[in-house]
Amino acid sequence: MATSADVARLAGVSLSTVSYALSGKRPVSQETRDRIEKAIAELGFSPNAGARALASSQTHVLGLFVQFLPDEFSPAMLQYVLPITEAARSAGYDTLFVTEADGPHALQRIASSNMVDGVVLLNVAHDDPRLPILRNIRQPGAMVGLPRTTDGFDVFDLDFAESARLLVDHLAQLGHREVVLITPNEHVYERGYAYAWRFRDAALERASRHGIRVFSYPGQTQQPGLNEQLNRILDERPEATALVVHNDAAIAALPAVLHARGVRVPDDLSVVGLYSEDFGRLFSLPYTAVESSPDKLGRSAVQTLVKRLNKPETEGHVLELVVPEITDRGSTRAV
Amino acid sequence: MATSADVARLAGVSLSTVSYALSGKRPVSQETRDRIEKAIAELGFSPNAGARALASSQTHVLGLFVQFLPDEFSPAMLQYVLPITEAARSAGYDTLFVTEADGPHALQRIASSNMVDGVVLLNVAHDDPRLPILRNIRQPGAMVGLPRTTDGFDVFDLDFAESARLLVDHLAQLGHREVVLITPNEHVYERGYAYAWRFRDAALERASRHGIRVFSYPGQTQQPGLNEQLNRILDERPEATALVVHNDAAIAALPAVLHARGVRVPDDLSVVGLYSEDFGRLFSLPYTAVESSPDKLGRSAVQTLVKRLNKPETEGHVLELVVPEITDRGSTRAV
DNA sequence: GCGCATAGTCGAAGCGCGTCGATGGGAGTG
DNA sequence: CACTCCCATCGACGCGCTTCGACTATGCGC
Repeated sequence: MATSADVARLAGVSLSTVSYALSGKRPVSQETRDRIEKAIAELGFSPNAGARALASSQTHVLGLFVQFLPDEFSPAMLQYVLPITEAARSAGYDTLFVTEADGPHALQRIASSNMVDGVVLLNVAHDDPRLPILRNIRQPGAMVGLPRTTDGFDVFDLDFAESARLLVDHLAQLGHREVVLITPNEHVYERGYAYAWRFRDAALERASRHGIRVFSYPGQTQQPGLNEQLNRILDERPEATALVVHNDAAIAALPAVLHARGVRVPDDLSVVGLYSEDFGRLFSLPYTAVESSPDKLGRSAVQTLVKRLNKPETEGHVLELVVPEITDRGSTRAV
Repeated sequence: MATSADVARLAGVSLSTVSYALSGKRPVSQETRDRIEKAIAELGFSPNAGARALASSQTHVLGLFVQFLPDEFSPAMLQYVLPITEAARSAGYDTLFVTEADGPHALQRIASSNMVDGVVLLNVAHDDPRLPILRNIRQPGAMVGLPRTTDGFDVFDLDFAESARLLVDHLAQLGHREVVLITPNEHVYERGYAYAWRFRDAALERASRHGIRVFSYPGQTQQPGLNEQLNRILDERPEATALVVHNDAAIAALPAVLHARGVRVPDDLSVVGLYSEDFGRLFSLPYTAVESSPDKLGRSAVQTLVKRLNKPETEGHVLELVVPEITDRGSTRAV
């Protein structure tokens, strides 16, 4: 492997000139720049990342910390991961993908060994155990998911409360008065993922204001239990004229369940949900829904993080709750 | 950030003794080892990855190179990615997750800057443009997917031909004589993913030996076109008594399509496919299928790679075609 | 014509760690 | 008691790059 010393020798310049030619931090004449580039091409030189990291304390790598929990719906997570790695790359960063079960430990390990310049946390819970670590490490971090306290962090999430209100209003306007709500799995509440209750509480509050009765059920995660459960719920609540689904696994399973029951949407039942367009395409979901915008959230997190890396002393942290938008796919009708 | 020099000073030993205490490459007395560990704990010391990489030319990072193509079914890819990162971690490696569109360029960039000790290639095509690069870089690589020539590579894949034979034999034994085959999307063939024709050709060959007529169709990728296409095919071939599905998107969409048509499985139609157990659970697929074993393939690739990293001069490369196993879920019956 | 800024380059000092060769001291051997 | 040998430790160098200070040559204003 060629080193920059080889390049310097071949180009007949000093080592530091090579460095400046590459970084542009000091002027280098066009003539010697050309010689250096020629030498680089000739030797197939490419700077050693470790040496660069050591000398400059910059790795140009971001850490992406995700937890794939058994009762979460993994295809939904992927919707965040890919836009994040893409956004990182187009900002000049590579992505270290960390899925360790012990998130706090992993974060501490990666950060204190200086493997990354910054971190993105996915799946952030209300009292996320990674946040105390994040406060103490040298690297800045951005996250998707709303923790209890956002002081000193850059936080991005969908406005789940407003999403719930949008959907409930939509149904109220159509005259629905009896509604079934499928919420995330119980474990999601137990683990303290705030999006679960932010959506549910707002939905209940807004529904009661409209005089709507809501029958709320935490959905299952595993098949075939999930399908059975959905059937049981529909049996239990024949009076419901609409379904609000805030559960990825449930909404993915819903078309088959409704087909099997001979329930037509929206003629027999109105259905609304909360999922991304891509997710809906993957599972051929035909329902009116609030767009969950995983790509936008992931990209914003990375962009803010990178901005902070470029001027580190920036104070003033970002708390961005994406304003939800409803996409009408015609799965609701007036009653 | 504390450095090993700080540790050495606090423990009252030399820098090299600290290093040997950590690596264990030379004996260190229990007594001084204790002092060093105490100092490490006190300072919260953790070795700098960049410096370590520079000094030892080892990063303890593996590169994972994946391409998420628009007409591939992303949830299926995730089935490989997660086991790979887990296997890597439990072997002491972190994972750099690279999804750049220009795969060869990314591989060259990451490898020649020495960011990783080894690479895992996913999605390997028959004439994969990353392979010439892989031959020329310093790092060893393992791959999932069968290229034209496997010389000098560690290659892992399912035995798709044998999988096809298993499924065809299974149907033949039950007396089926008219069979519809849904193959991967045309683009998958065009991009040269050999698994597509390895399966199809073996299926056709084996079927003709059994005197079975096969109606073969490349499946669509996007909804709602896919559902329409499946319906059209089923309309076109009412004489078919069985369906062989080698297409993730199609098999995921199939339950809804069959339900909508009122087709009962296996009473009206036998169905077999090729997918992993996890994938089947995600989409509640009730079909008899060959297990595609993404976890096993991913893990084997990592383990072989790590073994090679530990003793670099090992010649003799691995070509492992996983022997397919059929899981009978009762979706076929005799005719 | 002198001083002074600026462009362009160089040398050297790190960055934090791994590792080689060398050293000192104690145990073991005859 | 002299000698070897091995255990434990140390100092120094090198990994490949960035960056700072210094130096020269050139251009400019007055």
